[in-house]
Amino acid sequence: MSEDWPRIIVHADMDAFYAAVEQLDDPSLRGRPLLVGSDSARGVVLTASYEARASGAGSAMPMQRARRLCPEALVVPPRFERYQQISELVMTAFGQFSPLVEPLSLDEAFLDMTGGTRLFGDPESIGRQIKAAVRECTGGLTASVGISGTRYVAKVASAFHKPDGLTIVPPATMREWLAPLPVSSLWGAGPKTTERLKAKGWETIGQIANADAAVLERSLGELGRRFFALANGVDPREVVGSRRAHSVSSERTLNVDIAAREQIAGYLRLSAVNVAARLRRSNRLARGVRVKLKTSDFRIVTRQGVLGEPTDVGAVLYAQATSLLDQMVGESGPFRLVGLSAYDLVAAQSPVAQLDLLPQAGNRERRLETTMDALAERFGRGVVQRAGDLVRDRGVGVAANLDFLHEQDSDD
DNA sequence: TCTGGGGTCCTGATGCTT
DNA sequence: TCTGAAGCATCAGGACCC
Repeated sequence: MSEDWPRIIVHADMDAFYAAVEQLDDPSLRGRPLLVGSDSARGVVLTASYEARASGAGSAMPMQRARRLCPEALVVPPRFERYQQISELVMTAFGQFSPLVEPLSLDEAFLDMTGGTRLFGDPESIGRQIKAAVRECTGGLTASVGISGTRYVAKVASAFHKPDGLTIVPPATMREWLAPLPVSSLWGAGPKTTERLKAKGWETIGQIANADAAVLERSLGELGRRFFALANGVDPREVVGSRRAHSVSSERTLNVDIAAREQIAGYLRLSAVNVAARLRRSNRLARGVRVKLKTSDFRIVTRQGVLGEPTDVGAVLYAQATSLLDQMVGESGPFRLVGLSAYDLVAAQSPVAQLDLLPQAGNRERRLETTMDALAERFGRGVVQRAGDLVRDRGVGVAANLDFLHEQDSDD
């Protein structure tokens, strides 16, 4: 067994995840075409149920177009907190099969099952048990599973038979199994790269596998080298445990394009508060801020700047963002999207967040005073005093109240 | 047909330090 | 003191993924 399978990599992918959760929670939606996403003029479909896909609707499609293709479809707004809950159940179930589980998103993960055959049987048996565990822990959702000797082949295999599929590609057959697939199936080949590959005469993965590696590299650089390896069934990347995000961002596409500086700043403020709250929840501080604008003709303009000291306070993120915005005056609007991203994250709590977690006993009062002094220098004594007063009333910490007051003051 | 939101990674340009 | 090269960090943009 181990000679045939030096590594056993499983890729499990939930079927039409968001739509399936909606149908799970509301039985009246089962068997009906469903589109999950915003129904606004510029919204797109996040997930279409298989009933809606039969009419041609699909993920990432503009909602208005999907509705034309499938007029009988019901549109429901996404409920990310609920998807997160179900995702945690599924990831916990995966954890009972292997200590090495690498979530890629809410609805898919890699599992390294090398060495798991004694406990769980051959790869096919492993796949069936994982699918059964998903169904059991969620109350009926299905996952498609791919199993092979590398992450890449396992991932392509899981998409091979959907929904509720199980595809096993023994390592010895990976190269020939991949050969007839189109180059667009290569990991990292989107529409642009696929066109470049086709222009050079490479249509299938088999052609890439048999190409001159040096020619590929000259054409595509590092990407060419990676494609050559993948096409030949070589993918040495290990399954690693869960990773923490390197940045946290919030952006919104507006229903109407805007150009006025004050209007843009208003949206930056909303994003700053949102990002700051998420940073605090994950006990992290940002060392940099990036502002992103998208023009009416879909050109993306960004500016980034390093913060004086790491922060998780929305008012600080916002101040940096408006300063960056002022550097973008030369960019001609109007803009259809405004976004803010906090990057270069460090795993540490800010003084205010730490303070919020301190027990009532001990020297909390004195530390509160010290921290308030430091904050007062930055935001003004009055604002900080009000944030402190609100801690008990609102049931949230000082930093969250600073953001709350900042929002209020800006609205006045 | 008309293009979301939240991310990652890569590349080329530029500026700073030694 | 000036200059050039090398190495490195940062920035902006592009492409991609789910």
